[in-house]
Amino acid sequence: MADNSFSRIYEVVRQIPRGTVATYGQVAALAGNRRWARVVGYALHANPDPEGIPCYRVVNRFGEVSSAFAFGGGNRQIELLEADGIPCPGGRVDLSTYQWKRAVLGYVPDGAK
DNA sequence: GGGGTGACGCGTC
DNA sequence: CGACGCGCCACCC
Repeated sequence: MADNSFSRIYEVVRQIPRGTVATYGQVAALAGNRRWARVVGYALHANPDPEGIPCYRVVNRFGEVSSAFAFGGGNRQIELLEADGIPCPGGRVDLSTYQWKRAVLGYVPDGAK
C-alpha cells in the first residue's frame, strides 16, 4: 500500500477526525517529513479518492482553503467544512480551535535530530 | 536521466 | 499575515 509517500499522505488525511482540520505541513509531519508540504499538496491534487480522502479538511498554515481547490470552487470547500461544524469566516478557519492537535503536541521536527 | 512545476513552509523585509 | 525569495521533495514529460 504505502509504496510511496503519496499513499502515506492519504492515510494521514484520511485519519483527520470530523470537525477538525489539519495543515499541509502538519500532514507532512505526521506522514514522516515536514518537508513534504509541497508533496502533500501534490498528493491531494492527485486525490484519487475524494470520497475517502477529505482533502477539504486540509488547509494551509494560515487555516485558509487553497485557491486551486479542485472540487468545483474554493467556496465548495467552505461549505463542506461548515457541514463538519467548522465555521470559516472569510474562507478561513480558526486553527487555534479547530486544528487537529492529535500529534502536533508530540511530533519532532526533522531538524530536531 | 535531466529539467520544469507545484493544493507549501519559513525566514526576512 | 501585507510581499518576496529560497529550500525541500515527488511527479510528469
